[in-house]
Amino acid sequence: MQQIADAAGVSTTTVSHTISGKRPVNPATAARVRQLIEQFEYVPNSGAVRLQSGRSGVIALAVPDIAHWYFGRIARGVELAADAADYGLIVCSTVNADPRREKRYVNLLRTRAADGLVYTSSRSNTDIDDLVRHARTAPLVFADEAVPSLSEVPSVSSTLAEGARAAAAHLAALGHTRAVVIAGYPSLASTVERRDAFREFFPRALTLYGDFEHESGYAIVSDLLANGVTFTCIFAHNDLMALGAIRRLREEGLRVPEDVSVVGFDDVDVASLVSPGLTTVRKDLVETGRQAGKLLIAQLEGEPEVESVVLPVELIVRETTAPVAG
Amino acid sequence: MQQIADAAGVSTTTVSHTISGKRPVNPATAARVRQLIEQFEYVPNSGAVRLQSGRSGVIALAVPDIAHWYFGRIARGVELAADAADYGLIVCSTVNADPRREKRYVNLLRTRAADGLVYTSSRSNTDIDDLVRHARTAPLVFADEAVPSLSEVPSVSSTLAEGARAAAAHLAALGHTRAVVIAGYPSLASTVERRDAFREFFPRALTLYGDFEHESGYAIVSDLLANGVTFTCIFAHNDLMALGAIRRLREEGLRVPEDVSVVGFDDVDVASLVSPGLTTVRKDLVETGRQAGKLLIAQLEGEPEVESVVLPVELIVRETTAPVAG
DNA sequence: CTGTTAGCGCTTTCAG
DNA sequence: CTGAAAGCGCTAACAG
Repeated sequence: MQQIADAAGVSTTTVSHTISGKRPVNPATAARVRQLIEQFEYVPNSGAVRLQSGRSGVIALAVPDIAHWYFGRIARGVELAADAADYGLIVCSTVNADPRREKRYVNLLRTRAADGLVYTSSRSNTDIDDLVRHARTAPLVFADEAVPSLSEVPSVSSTLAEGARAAAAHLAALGHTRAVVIAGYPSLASTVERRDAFREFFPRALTLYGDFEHESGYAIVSDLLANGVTFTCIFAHNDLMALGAIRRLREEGLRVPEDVSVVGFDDVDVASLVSPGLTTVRKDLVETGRQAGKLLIAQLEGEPEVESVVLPVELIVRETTAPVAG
Repeated sequence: MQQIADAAGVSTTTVSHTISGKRPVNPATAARVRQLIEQFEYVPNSGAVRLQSGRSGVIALAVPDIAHWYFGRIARGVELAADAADYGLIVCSTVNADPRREKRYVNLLRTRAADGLVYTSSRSNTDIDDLVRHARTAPLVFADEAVPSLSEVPSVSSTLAEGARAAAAHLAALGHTRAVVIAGYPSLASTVERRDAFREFFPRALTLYGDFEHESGYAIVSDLLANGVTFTCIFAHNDLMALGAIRRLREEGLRVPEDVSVVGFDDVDVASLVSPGLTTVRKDLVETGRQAGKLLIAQLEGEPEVESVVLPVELIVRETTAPVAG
């Protein structure tokens, strides 16, 4: 910057202000300075800016696993919001709630390497004590899964109950009466919400809890079959478990959807790739991330009160649901 | 830090050195200082450290789309390496080679917000002029796809030719003679390499070029069928195109693998989830990212010459390949 | 083994 | 409209 100032015959103060626009600068001078900046390809040193201003222009994102299709989409959304507001995005995977990892993003905030945090909780329940302690230090937003004990923290979530009702209504309309719910972790609010909404249509639905992975859908259906449970439809709390369930049903010689109808949740990419295409409830995860990013940045930019957002979901009917057999 | 120094009755210099260990400190003093640091929960301001040292402790990753299963895995690997070496990871999606986006990660390097860059090129050919210009400013590593014109830049890639040969040998051993290759962009070295290696076994194989998406596998098979081309096996350059091909074959009433055998490439998660399970060549993308991250950090830490890495691939035989019919 | 001093590159009072 | 000067929090000579 000194270099620019010298070349333009002005002080660094003026250069600084032509860049920031925080005070009037003679148009002629400004033009000259800008031209020099272009010419020297000058960019301000981010460390110096940060030291001076106390802000890094970077937000952090904590997700269980960036490589996961589910969280990857959220990350994409947050990045979209960050990019739009000219913020950088630093990601931290919180695999298995490893305490060393947890410490990592907390430190990011404490050292001011990031100005705020978008946190997507692991599906299992982690303790979030550190978060609580630092929620007051730096702005925080929850994406996808709000944390009930921290209701004052803004969050972005979806109308899960609506989605569960839509799925249930769809199945009921097809004449199904005997349903099984392959649910998520019972400790999550999102699980309870969907389970209960579904039961409004199928009060006697059997609920079994999985871990959101393909394998657990498979295992749950195995148990069901081994115990001679009869059912004509399955509502799974995510697509992977739905797919695992379908695999097991097929191995048993049961056809989907002729013998059993299956509805998933999320509408991850694979739902439309498999055949038959999976009927599911679409959750807009990219938008979830984007809204979370926007909420965080709004706080950073001094917005006094930011409101939590609840996004709509949509039932996508594909090929795994059909009228109940004779 | 001043606060710690005052409380411990020493100078900030001493505090600084107890933290960094760059010069001997009286054990008693050191202990006292450390205790105070603990007590005050002191963490050094990253902006100040950066300004002083000129290094940010952050590496950047440029990928076409962080939400994509393919690139997400690479990102995971890079993050693993970054975390292990206590670096932060900042991600930049380079969607559609949007010039504004391209500028973003270049600026990250120029402003010294990141110390180096892991670059995973988009599958289509982007011009990488800016990269070339800044490859000299900050360390750079290519992950997954090396850029031929920049052979001096270290890269991490896979033994693609080996993989193509393994796939071809497998199909040949099953008695297949009429093969179709659903390839990637013809402009990519990775496409040429696999196509040519496959032809060592199937010299007359018909090669058609797709765009790595599900839809293009589907469309290519449509064309094949419409033109009455006969074939008993397909080698696709990625799993998505393989899946698209399978979908189209099935619509035509052709059974996989009874009528047509299909081999994919990459072994993305979905390959094992679909039924029948997809026979494919596994590329270890997480490891690709991890090695790329390690290479970059090695350069950052002053390693003089870092060598490019080539990772092995592995043929995973599942259920979409079978002996040729009749 | 430790303290003093001088910046790193920028922004921002405070005076013109 | 502009400049001089004082730091932001830290590290690294350079003396003790």
